[in-house]
Amino acid sequence: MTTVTTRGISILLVDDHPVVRQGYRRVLEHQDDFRVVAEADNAANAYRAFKSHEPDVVVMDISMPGASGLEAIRNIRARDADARILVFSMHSEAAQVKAAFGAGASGFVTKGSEPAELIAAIRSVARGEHAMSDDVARVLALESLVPTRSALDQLGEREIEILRQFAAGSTKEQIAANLNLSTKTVQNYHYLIKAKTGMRTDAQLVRLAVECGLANL
Amino acid sequence: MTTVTTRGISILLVDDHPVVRQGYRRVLEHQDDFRVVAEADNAANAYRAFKSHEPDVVVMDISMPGASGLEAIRNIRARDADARILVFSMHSEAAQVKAAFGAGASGFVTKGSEPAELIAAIRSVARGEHAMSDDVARVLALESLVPTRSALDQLGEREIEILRQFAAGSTKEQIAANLNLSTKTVQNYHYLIKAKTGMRTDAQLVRLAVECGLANL
DNA sequence: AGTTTGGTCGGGCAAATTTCCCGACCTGCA
DNA sequence: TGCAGGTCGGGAAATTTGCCCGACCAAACT
Repeated sequence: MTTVTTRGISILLVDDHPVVRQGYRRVLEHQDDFRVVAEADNAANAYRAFKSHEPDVVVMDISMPGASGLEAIRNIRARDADARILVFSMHSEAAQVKAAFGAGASGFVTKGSEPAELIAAIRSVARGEHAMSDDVARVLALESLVPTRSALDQLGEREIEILRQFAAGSTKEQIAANLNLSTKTVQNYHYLIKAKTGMRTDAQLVRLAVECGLANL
Repeated sequence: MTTVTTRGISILLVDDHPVVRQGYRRVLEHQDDFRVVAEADNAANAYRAFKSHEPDVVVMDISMPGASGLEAIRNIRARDADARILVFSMHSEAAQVKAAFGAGASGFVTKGSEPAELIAAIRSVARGEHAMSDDVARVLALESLVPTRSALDQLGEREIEILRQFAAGSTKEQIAANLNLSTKTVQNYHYLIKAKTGMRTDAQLVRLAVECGLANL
């Protein structure tokens, strides 16, 4: 019976809020071609659950402690480049949407959307398409009108400069000395920058900076 | 030739061994167009001394604790891209020579060389040329005969793989999981790799990996 | 004027990581 | 047969991170 039978869509639900998971599990299972095969309440469990269940679609809330939602997306995509991940978020800031897609998400739906939108989006990403709810599309469209060169737009003057020097290879102490700041402040910026850009590793940060032309190789 | 020799060549001497500094200061000051304007016994002091004295040439031993010699070179070159730094080392391994030039050194002389070689090298780098002692040249020439693609040659199989994944943005935990190692071992490798390549910062490591084609951006 | 907003700057502190050193186990090679 | 070197991880002190907080200041509102 384990053969490719019912042509259904297997789903992994990731959200740190049990009640929310329950609610949406109910909604999703109302569709008779949907099967919620697993749930997870954090990034690590999401990764594990993905490995053991290999669902067709991962529906994931990324606003979990530690910006770990983005991390989870990257982890999963690193393991399986074909993984379909649909982000299901409370917010729809352009930066977060971009970060999600940048991390490898296939879709982005806000929690304010109609269930029908979520369901349609799941079917879309299951087919390998990209999907996003109307409000997200509107925000992104608006964003694309204003001059935006990258995910670094969300960073302030100081943050950019610190990222630049950091990516260039400078130590935090050196940066602090160059900018006449305390090492602590530079550390705080470093943390802030990672949080804002959704990068989890220093290496990712450097790559981002290089990609955005902030640092020349 | 209308050379600028009115002021002679000002020199900053960097070595963690006071006796060695004293000895070479004496040798160098025997040349009446040489002026040793400052000394330093570690990387941090070298950087400070360079900033306050802006010498024509920095003569530096790079075998100081923490591989900080290379760091000092990078720091100084970051501050002043025209800085002339002559490395004066005990060893002449190809890897170290390459690391030094890679960091921005203009010359490399071993401590086993004749004083005349050091003096000639100082004049060379002061003129903006590159210089190295005969033994160093021989080692490098030999190295250039065998297929060598980069500073990564000194790394073993495992180290390369770990560096690759690290530069790709993976967490140490992920790398450990991927390679079936303990996190501790990956941390140790990470440390080892930085030590071997002379990179002080994760960012520098990433740049190195990208430059060497280990990681595609 | 008064207030909200947002960038800049740093303290605090538990938890995690780095740094460096060490021993053990293989394998190849002299 | 011995030893050099790559691989793997423990240990422990020092440092850094992650996350939270308050303070200052300037610009943009109301």
